[in-house]
Amino acid sequence: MLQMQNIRENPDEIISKLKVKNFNASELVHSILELDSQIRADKKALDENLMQQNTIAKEIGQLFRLGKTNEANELKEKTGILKTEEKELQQRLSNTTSLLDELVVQLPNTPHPSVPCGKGAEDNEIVYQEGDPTSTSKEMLPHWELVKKYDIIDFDLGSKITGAGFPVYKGKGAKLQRALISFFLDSATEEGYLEVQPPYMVNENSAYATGQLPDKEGQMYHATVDNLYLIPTAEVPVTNMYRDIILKESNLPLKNCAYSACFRREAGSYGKDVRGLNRLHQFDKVEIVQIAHPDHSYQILEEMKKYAYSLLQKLELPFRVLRLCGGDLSFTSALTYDLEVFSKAQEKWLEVSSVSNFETFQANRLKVRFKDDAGKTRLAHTLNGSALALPRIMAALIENNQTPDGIVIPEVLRKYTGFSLIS
RNA sequence: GGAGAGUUGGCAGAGUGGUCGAUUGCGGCGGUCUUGAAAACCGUUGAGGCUAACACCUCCGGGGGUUCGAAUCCCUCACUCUCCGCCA
Repeated sequence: MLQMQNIRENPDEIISKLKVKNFNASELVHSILELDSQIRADKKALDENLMQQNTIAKEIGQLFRLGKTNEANELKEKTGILKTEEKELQQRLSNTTSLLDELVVQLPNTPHPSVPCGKGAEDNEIVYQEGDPTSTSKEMLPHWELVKKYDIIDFDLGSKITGAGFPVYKGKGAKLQRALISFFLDSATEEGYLEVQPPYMVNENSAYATGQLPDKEGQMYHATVDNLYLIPTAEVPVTNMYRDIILKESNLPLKNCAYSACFRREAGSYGKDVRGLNRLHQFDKVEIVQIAHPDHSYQILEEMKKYAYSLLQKLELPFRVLRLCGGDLSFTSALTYDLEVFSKAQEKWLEVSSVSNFETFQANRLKVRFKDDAGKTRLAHTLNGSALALPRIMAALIENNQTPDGIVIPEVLRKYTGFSLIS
């Protein structure tokens, strides 16, 4: 959520910045400003009214104490008009305020100046690429055939137990997955991230605070009896740890990492893009989150991006880094880098990480603040990234490392798997 | 699931209808003393809104109500703790 003060002071700047996201904010911003000034006027009137009521109440208190009951009762009658006026003002104020809120939450975050214009994936800017994204042979099998061949992931079994998109990892497949999680967590810890194990379900407040609610696309699983939501990413519980908290400047940056299962309904998706491990309803992910000082958040974003792709280097996977264009940027993000690995049998780039700076957009609703050296309370910047999402890493590893003898495990994982080949 | 007790400022903990946005202690910050530190002493120390500033307004778990006036009374929801039951 953008800060009201910012909208008030720089409406035109916001409108022009949001054009990069292909969002026409002009009408919305003007309605917001109009409501805002109405609210401010009403608030002032209410303020004045309450002051008068408070004064009278104090006077009555004095009179009672002095035993002047008659005078006190006279004063009591005076409050009647004030109370009616107060009720009216309160009513109007609560109406306009909720109307304003409804409008403000419709405004996406303003993109960083470096974000390129563009409509979709084809306009994303490739900022870095490493490794060889070409197939070594025409006979490479896609991962969904390989996992069947070696019996390491069973999609049909998952369908039987639960439904499509809930695979069962078996034997060395399960071990490989566990190895990746341990490798990612250990690496993050070395990088200074504090590991946490968050709940996999969150309440409404948390889901609203990080922007998953309102859930217009129906992406979240909702346990209606208890009104809890299954997390679509560990970002939700981890970032919410800092909701309504005032940090010290010296505490920043705060670094957390967390492994969690992630649940997404992915309503409306179908076709070959969702084949095999490419898109699941339940998947594993290690997430990194930082709460940063506004002056350093972009430097930190670069570090997080580099950290995420250093994992891909260690796994010896060909990858590229994209700076998302305005059209592809999420509602809450100011700048996002996507990391994609090349899956050699599918001959496709697969997104395995998304590293974003939300600036104060998330912090504003979460009320994640810090006290600066001058003693002023300010909103912190929040950043997060996947490091990394498991299934597509699995897919790429399985496809790219296939040999006539079996699937070769990258060196760095062997101390975790205890084996070097799946055959 | 049943019964009971709670929820107050960074923490602990007073306050049961009228100068209470809140006594006090700890912690934090500033100072005196000291070569430096500790101790001691003095001062200061919640958040948000509005304002040039003062003033003023809001906030004592959330929401609603009673009253001229609510941290204090009533209703409701959430959470925490204790005991019992069940259980990985």
